[in-house]
Amino acid sequence: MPELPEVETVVRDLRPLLVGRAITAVTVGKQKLRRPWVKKWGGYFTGKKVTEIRRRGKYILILLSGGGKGVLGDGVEGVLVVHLGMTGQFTVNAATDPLPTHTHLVFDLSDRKHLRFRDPRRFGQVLWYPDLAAVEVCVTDKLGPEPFDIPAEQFEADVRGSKRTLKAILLDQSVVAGVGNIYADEALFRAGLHPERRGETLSLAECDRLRMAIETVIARAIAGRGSTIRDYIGGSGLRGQFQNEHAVYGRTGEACVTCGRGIERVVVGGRSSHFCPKCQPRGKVK
DNA sequence: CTGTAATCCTGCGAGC
DNA sequence: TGCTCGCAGGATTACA
Repeated sequence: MPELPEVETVVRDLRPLLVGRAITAVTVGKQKLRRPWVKKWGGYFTGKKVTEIRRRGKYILILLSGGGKGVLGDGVEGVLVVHLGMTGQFTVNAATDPLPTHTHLVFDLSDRKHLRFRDPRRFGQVLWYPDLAAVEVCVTDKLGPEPFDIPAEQFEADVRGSKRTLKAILLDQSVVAGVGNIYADEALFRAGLHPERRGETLSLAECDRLRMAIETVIARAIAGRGSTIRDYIGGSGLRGQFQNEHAVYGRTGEACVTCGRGIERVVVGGRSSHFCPKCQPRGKVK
């Protein structure tokens, strides 16, 4: 569910609710998530204060300092890394709010509120690293640039040097970090490119158009607080709004906003892809 | 290198 | 009403 705009919205929501607060207790559910995580984790968190919250691609980084045990030195003394998978929700709630099913983690905060991680499908991840260097090596170094500052030359090399479909390239987190199924389709529509075009067939102009389309679509989606198809909510529990502005995603059979033709759906790389057959021709136009 | 399919899960809407 | 089927914002792995 959550792609970059949704994750960014969660981060912006959580920032004022978490920074400066300490974690006073951690409750771990019984069901397994995607990584081995142990009950004694609680010992790493308790007493630590949230100093900063960052986003990189689809990952949320919560920087902690002080307290706890087993970690020495100043500055960052622990980083909680969260990936929301398909159905993850990361919210701050009043302690008295009813606990929904599939809530796997509850962090008690020093202001008596609760930070909760809920994830029905359990594709999400909650990871713990001792410092930022470890996060870089294990997580963020594997990611490509953020959509807002994609180096044009690097993008051209990645796209035009590949025989893969554009859809597969856009979903590759090492090419651009944070793009998922919705925004890949929306960016391809905006750039007027068919999802099954091969990267190597793009002209420089088309490649540039695609790079700018990604940036624009992601920026607008953030402004709309992301897209709620089913499960997604922000860090304060609000739904997204950008689903109302989708040009192609989830609009199979409906009229193209530009030309009126019916939006089609095809499976590319195992993921459903939505496109306008007229605005996104299969081959080169010029 | 490519693509495809399966895998990890739960839940919901469509269709019968 | 109740059932099965297909599908879902992700990512990784095995295999052809």
